[in-house]
Amino acid sequence: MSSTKSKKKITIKDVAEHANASMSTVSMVVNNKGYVSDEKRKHIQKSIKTLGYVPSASARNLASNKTNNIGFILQESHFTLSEPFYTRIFLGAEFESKKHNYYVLLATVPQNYKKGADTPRLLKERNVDGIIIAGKVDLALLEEVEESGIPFVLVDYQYKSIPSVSVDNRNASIEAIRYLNQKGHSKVAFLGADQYHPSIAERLEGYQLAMLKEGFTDTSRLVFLAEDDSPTLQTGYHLASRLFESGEEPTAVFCANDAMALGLIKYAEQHDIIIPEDIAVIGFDDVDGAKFSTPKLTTVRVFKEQFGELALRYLTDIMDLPESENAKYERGNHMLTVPTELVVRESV
Amino acid sequence: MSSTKSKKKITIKDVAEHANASMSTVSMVVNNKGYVSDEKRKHIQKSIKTLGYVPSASARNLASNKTNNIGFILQESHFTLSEPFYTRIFLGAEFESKKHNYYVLLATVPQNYKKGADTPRLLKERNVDGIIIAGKVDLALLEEVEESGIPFVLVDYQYKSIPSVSVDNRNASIEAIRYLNQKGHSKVAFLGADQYHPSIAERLEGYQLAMLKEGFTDTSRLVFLAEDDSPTLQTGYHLASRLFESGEEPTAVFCANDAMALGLIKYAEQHDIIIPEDIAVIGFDDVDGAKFSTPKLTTVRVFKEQFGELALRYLTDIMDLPESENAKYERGNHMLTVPTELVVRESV
DNA sequence: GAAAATTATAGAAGCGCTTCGATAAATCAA
DNA sequence: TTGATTTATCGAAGCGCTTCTATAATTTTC
Repeated sequence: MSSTKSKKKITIKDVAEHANASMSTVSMVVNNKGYVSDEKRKHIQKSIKTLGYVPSASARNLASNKTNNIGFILQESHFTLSEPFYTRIFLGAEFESKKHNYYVLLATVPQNYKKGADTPRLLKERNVDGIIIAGKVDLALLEEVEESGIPFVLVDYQYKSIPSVSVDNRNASIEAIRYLNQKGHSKVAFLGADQYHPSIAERLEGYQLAMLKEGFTDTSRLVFLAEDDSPTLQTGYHLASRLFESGEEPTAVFCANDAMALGLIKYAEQHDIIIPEDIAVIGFDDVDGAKFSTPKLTTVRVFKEQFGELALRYLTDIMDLPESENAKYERGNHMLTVPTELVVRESV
Repeated sequence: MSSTKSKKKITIKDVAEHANASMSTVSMVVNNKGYVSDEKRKHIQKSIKTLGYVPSASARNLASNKTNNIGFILQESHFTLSEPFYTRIFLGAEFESKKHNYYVLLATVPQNYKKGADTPRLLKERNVDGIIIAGKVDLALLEEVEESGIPFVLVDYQYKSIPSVSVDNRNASIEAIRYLNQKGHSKVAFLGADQYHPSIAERLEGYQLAMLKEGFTDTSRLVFLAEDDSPTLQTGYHLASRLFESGEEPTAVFCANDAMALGLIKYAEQHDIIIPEDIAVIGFDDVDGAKFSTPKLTTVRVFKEQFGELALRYLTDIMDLPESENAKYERGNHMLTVPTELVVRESV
């Protein structure tokens, strides 16, 4: 009488009975594989619906020897950056994961990683079928993941021939410089930081290539690098002071990312330097703040969510590969690139 | 001969055989329950170690009818805020989850949530044993989670008597105002936004209480609210203009959060208003940016990671409760509070 | 038009664990 | 002493699936 509404859990067996089929046939319908007649399939699908059947992930995983999880590993400091760049990539991966029926587990690792002690639990417990590593991480982590044999891809980072998804930094940078040229700027400076980060290195490379085309064979005095610092607003501010005190007087600056561009803008604001009249500036990333600065920042937009989506899709592609074909990714065409877009606002 | 180093998976059975025990005894050791003699336990632990045994999560979950997962649900816009407030809370929960042997699955929901269509997959598939809901969310979501019967707690949000973990906004605000008073400020204004957010409402309340003590019975002309806006830098900037054009001339402002305080600082900077000389300002949250503003922002620090840790601990406490005692949380003492700390910098 | 291949379905083994008795020895209560 | 408890261990059932095998019916092949 007491309405103990403890809805008994509906299992595949219940569905089988209700639809007058065998468990295996129901399983085939659910997983969309094998041979099932249209009639039976319809029947079963109807039963699933009326009973409200939802497969048990654990049972499924146990039987099929998969985990249904994908790991997303990144440096903690990258995740808590005030610019949610990686957060967006994560969200993109999360979004795409639904289509592939995976859950994504997030794990953060310290900047200088020690094998064993810092090993993410999902790796230790082998609780993932694949791994996405986002941003620059310690090589020790890369090694450890490699040793685990779990398929993985890098996003916004590259190392040797590990499959990766990256922004086409070089071409985007060339395009940015070209835009500056079109607007009449030929003497353009470069603001960068941690030169060991592949992305920044590539942006610098693109810059140099484009400058070369304009006849600047030696850009060394126009390149301002904070080699040991992260590319943050503070770094940008600091480099701005070096730039403006250098006496070089370029008419434009190409910043390795928006944070630094924003730092430069802040410096300019405080030193009565008018942007874009006195100096034009262009950033990279298109962060939220780029819309709210004064002047609003012209920048190269990176599609962060798409980035994550692509990474996940790439990973599942690799995972679905039969062992034998895995070699395919051991060489050759292992780098995917996501497009960018120049967003023209007010700073040029 | 080819070194196919396919390490066969070690199961509980292997451990049992190696340790000369039964599977059930091994299970008891692993889960630290039941009766096992010291001698046998030592033996088994040794075998586990030498064999490198790691229990299979799926098998475990299937057998024990748990998922080993905890869901962390929040509004997408909160997660991608440039201030990683919720990200930090999430990380805190994630950190604590390791101790309890849970994985935390993140799910974001849209601002105005529609049951069914927007239902997070983890809820639909019942793939979690408990749920943390962070920040303000649509009530429809709350209802749906409630209906699911899955234990849950709110963090940085409250609704009716749902167990929650919150900042002690009222007292922290009172303390902040008191500090301002000590520094000689009696006429202090309040900058707020979305008044329907409990936290902001409480901060306003604390402010009013404290002002009352100072003899201000009517603070209405000192309270500046952007009722329909989120408490962002832009909102703060906008409210600052209203404040400075109001002719009220308070000597200090208490902002409902740092973002708005930073907006006000930006406004002041652009209008030659000197902080703290012309007006003192105090924020709330202690975001990263508070350290980098000029002047550096004096604010009320919220321990975000701790916040998440506490939420997770609270949730697992509730989950561990036998059904019969669940009623305990239906009333009474269902709200936990995390402490704050006044961080004195330069803006007062 | 017989053998081979394809389509369709069912049954049962088994994934790796937890947990429920069963059994027995050791300890306690009186 | 004797029955009741507590401690210790094991065997086996079973969690809800997937997947392999078996068996037919149907279609293809030449």
